[in-house]
Amino acid sequence: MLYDAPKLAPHDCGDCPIRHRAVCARCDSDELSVLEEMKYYRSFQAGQTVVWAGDRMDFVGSVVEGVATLTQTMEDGRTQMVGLLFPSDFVGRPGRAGAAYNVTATSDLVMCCFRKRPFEQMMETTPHVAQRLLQMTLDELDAAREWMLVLGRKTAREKIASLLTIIARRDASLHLAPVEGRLQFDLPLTREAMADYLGLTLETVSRQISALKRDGVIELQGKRHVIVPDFDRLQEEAGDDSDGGLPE
Amino acid sequence: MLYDAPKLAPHDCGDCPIRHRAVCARCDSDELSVLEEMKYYRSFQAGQTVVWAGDRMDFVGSVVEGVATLTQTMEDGRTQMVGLLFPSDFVGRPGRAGAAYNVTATSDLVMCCFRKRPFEQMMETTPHVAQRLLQMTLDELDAAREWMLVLGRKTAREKIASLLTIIARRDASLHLAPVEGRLQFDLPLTREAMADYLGLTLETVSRQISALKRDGVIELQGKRHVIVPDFDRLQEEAGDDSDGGLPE
DNA sequence: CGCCTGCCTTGACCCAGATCAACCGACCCG
DNA sequence: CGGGTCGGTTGATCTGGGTCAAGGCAGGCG
Repeated sequence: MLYDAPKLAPHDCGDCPIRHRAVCARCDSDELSVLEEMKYYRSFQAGQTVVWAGDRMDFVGSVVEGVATLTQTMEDGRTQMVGLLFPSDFVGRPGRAGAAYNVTATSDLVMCCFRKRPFEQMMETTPHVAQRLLQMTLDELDAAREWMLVLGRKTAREKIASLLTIIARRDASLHLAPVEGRLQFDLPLTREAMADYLGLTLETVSRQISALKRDGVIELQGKRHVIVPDFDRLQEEAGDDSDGGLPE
Repeated sequence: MLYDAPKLAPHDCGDCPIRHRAVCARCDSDELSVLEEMKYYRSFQAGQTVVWAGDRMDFVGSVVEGVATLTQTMEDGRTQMVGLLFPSDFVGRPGRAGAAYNVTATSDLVMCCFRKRPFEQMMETTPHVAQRLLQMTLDELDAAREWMLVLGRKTAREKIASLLTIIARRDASLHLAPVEGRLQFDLPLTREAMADYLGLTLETVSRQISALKRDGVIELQGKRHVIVPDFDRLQEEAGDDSDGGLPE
């Protein structure tokens, strides 16, 4: 699978303009031209809501630029983020009528969309697409389960460090490699959104970020730009055991 | 889809002995005979581990009888359950070499298995199976995200009530309908396993169960048999807003 | 029978993180 | 330029749930 090699690399699929991983696995096939005709772009401003939970959602698509979140809210206002979407991430649920969660842009956002019905029909006639979507959904499921460990068992400091490693990994893959091991990136989330990600309050997020800064685990330029002098140190803080998975 | 109608009903697919939802959607096809030859059963005692995280896992399958859990553990022993498997639930990751989580039987367990390689090959030649697996994986993802809200934002009491509603719903579908609205079931988990599910300690689980009993939300016979006199009341305690989803 | 082990309960105390509140700086807009 | 809003920080205090500790009860076994 060509596009899996640098697993989190930005989409760059020759002259195929569709930043859609489900599709890109088949860039070399005839199906592409069908999708080429189907696709359209949508832009959103930071803070704008793409769809509300429960609303009919007549498209699927993927993030081209920017960051979006999936959130769930209780009647009394408690909210929990359940998904964090970076460029190349897929949005939508083939075979389901409605959106299950609020989808919100946290920065200016560009999505590449396909109307759901024709996309579903294409899926039925193109077995590789369903398989590709299955793999992507399994990835999302793994991410969700990793996140459950963070939510259920980690301390506030570990939670912050975990979030920073996730953003660093995603962001690093989109931009340049670390310069002399000094990884850096901009936080695409407000303190409040980070709190909703981690099941904390925004005050605790702020305090723990200050603490990590005080302890030299990270450096800050302004409120959003983070410099990580030692990524291994950050991972330790996150309580992650070093990756020992066996890939296919 | 024939087998989705009573969505959580025990598998009962005419004379097809394979309790495998991914397959059952195609009971009427030729593929069945292939699977019939491929399948084999495995039994485990309560407490036994089916596979360890990271181990090679050369089969996929589904739970026929009993309950199993997926858990994740940090080096220092903190553990978080990330999946709770009832009869008809699928286990395994087509296309992935290793198990991502510990799979453990919490009661005597019977699984219907297929060797992974031939199953994957069958998937490639049988598009409906990949699509069925995609739908099942989307269901799991929804469950995981619902659970994230529980872990991140609910109080201990709400967590316990949430778990009880989940078990009640799954169990009720496997056994008899509630008698006069008095739903009842046996807890398939120890207090410690419930704690690992909910990101709590076993003492807190015990205390909150006692509190729900004291307040008349549930009744107990012994330590494991739960009677729910009023399911709506239990759902309120769980903080669930009544389901307003729009199914396909 | 008595002992042990696994599972569960309850009490007393403590602390990480929530809550409440004051304040800062950047930005926008009239 | 002044006032308002938004996002963020920090301090003081409170509390839900963790921690530590002491039993209780049922089942298995010598």
